[in-house]
Amino acid sequence: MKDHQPAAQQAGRPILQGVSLRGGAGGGRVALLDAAGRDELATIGTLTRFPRGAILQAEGEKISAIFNITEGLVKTYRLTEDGKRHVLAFLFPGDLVGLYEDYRYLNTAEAVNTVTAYRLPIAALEKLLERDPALNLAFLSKACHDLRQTQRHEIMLARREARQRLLMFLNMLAPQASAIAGNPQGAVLSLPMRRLEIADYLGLSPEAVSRGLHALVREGKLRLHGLHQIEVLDRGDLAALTG
Amino acid sequence: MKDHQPAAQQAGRPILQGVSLRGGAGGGRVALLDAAGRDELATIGTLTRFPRGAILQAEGEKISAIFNITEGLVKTYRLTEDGKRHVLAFLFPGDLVGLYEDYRYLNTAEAVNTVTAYRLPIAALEKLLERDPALNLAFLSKACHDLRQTQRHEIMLARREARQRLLMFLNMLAPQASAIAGNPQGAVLSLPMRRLEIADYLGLSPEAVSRGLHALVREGKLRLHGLHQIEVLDRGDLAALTG
DNA sequence: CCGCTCTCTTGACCTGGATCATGGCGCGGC
DNA sequence: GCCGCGCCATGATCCAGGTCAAGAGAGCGG
Repeated sequence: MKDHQPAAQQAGRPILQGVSLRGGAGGGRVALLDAAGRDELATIGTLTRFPRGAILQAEGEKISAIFNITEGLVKTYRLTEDGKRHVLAFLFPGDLVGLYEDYRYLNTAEAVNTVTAYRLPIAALEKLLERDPALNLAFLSKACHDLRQTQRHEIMLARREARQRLLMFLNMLAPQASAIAGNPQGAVLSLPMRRLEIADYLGLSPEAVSRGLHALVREGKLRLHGLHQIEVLDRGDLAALTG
Repeated sequence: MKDHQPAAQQAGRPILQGVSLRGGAGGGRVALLDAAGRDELATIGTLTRFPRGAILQAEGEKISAIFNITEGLVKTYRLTEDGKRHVLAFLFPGDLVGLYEDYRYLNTAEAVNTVTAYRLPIAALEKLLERDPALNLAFLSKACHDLRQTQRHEIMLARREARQRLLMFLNMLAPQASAIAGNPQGAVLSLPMRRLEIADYLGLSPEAVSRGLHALVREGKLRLHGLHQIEVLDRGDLAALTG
């Protein structure tokens, strides 16, 4: 009986998280908007700063705005009924935060370290979307990209083995890596997140994450520089399992 | 440097699987298109029949068409480099099959039992999408719904315990259930898929699926009628963990 | 510069489910 | 109806990783 309503009203205007607005040069991520489009979004945004632990949005909350990260790292997660926390994604500078459906956020987004982001009020964004069909299509394209990313994450979780999960995780971070002098094969990854956060992302215990990383060190594949810098000695090893 | 190109060309026109075109009464699933929209799609489709095991689309293959299932069950899966198979989703009548990106299918779709579906040639569909902005929006809305579904699946896989996974799986099938005479709490679920297929969906071994189901039977929560019919004695138990 | 606290690391133990193996059942073909 | 093959059930064993516990850094405030 609802068949005669326009589809949009029933499903409630969802918007995606994890959309990247960065230029292609950022490595790995795909540019979605041209420069003009990004400027367009920037005009309606106001720069905001979040300390570690700040909640950008809470699961189930009415939406007010979405964010375009310019600096820092954000994690999105959902809590299960038995109190566990599952991290769905880490979002980097250039990514959009704000997946919602029926005008409520679908998951919680929290700053992992100090984050700065453009706050885009939802009303303004909607107005923009109405005017610009290309922007709409951009969102649809990115929806698929996100979905694919989530599927990949899902597959990683299904095939157990902690070791593989860790390697895939490092591989995921590879695009963010900076090259290292003297070793063309190597790269330095920065892991701003805590071990527990990695564990919640990989479906492991923090102990397993720690053990796994140190096992890789013992095998000579990694070197740790403090807790948040990892030097990858042979990038070929991880590249093998992009799935 | 690619910044000046329209976004759509870079991302390659993706289309989603798992979109439901059914009426709202089907239970659980959301109607996305009004009657007119569904008719519109039907006009460009031709009814096709697939026996069990038939491949509707193969991962990596160039796209030619997408399908709208009218009868039977389809599974989509991807193979991991180590030869394991991971089932991403089961698709029911009313669902669309044909997730692609850059004009290649992202995963394989296979008929679980005898399937009939409308075959929608991609060229015709694209023409339709260009003409109809509401249809576009419908796809975006459904993209989010799919993403949410996938996230839920992901969380299920992350929190281990075989028992929970099975319950959530049964819960997922609940909307397809038929009521049973004499027991308002109960319902009969049909599981057309094999144990191995369930296992590949839940990230378990087939043995674990079998054991888990029979454990639930022993606890008096289920009753099995043959291999493909399950009677749920107390629906309340599973309903508790919709996540 | 010191000390407090939070996080990470490492060890010991235990358990859930994978794996292997065997036997039973259902179903389709003849 | 009978036979054969593939799927399912169930038992035995093993091990990856969860859990619990204790010690070591690291980072921060005072």
